[in-house]
Amino acid sequence: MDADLKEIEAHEKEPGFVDGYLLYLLASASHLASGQFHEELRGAGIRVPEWRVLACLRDDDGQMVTQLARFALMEQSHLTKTIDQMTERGLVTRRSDEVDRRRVRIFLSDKGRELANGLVSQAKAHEDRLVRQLGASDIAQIKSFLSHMVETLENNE
Amino acid sequence: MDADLKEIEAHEKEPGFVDGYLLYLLASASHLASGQFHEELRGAGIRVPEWRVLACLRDDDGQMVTQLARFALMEQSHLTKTIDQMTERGLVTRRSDEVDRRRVRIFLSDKGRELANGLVSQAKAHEDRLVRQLGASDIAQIKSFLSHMVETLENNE
DNA sequence: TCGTTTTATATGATATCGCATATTATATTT
DNA sequence: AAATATAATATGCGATATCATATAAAACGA
Repeated sequence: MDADLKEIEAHEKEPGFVDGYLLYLLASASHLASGQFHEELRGAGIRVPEWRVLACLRDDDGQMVTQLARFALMEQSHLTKTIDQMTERGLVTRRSDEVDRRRVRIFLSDKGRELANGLVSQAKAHEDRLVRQLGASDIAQIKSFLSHMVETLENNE
Repeated sequence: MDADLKEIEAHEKEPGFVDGYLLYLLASASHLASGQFHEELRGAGIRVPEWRVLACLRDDDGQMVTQLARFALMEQSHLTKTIDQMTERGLVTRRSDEVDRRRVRIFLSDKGRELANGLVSQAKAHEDRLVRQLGASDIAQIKSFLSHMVETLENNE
């Protein structure tokens, strides 16, 4: 009996579709890796969407809602609600755009910025550990591929 | 005035943390790419968690709930509820394990398998288009990195 | 074997998410 | 300038997701 059949018998099954499917690989890598950091967030009493908003605003403060929602990978109405909560907690403030008053711009408060800075430090530390754990020397390549992918998909839709 | 400062003035801002953060790149690449296929699913009246369950069972039928939940990247109690719905729709069946009767094994129905096969074909077609769109010659490398990442993170937790 | 612990799934309550649409402001057309 | 169309955000509501825990079966210990 040849090796392949033996594997099947032992229920190590045929290759299967999912394990080689790009979207599944991306989703599960993201899920597992982010899961680790999300644990840390929980410890700090921060929810994932809040973290995303904090990090995105730290990079570019005063974004308008729609734009920020795309950047933070969330749906607009959900962001609006997240902003409500974060406003309550004194992490961000809303200010309507001077020029186009439909637009609402979101700004970090001092408290929010401090929190964001701390979390970004944690995130960097976590990323370092992760990369070491992966023993990935070619991490720059991976990042560059992913960036390319993001750029392509953003523009083409 | 040097180039860097000019950029800042033009609000093309400093590099920022998020754009180079591995977990963000993974999450957004996954979000954008999967988003495309999820549109197709919507068209077919299938929800994302249902698709995941179908695809996972197609690769390995009769999984127990906990195991399937991990594979399908969802939380156990949520899977239980998804299974309820899919059972209603005649896509899967529950059968309790002969040996250990705490365990519940989930099987595709004929209808479910047919649906799964069709969706997997769509997924393959979509992946082909995506890879072509990305002009990615080194896609095998990427996949292998992601697989390695998933394996590492699965075992180490 | 009885009590305790662990494991697997289900359930119920709560919070989150997302769609459809309302509201308000700007742009465009006539 | 009025009417209409488009754009940005908010809101309501139903669906989904998650947490904590209940239930039930098996494994383990004394």
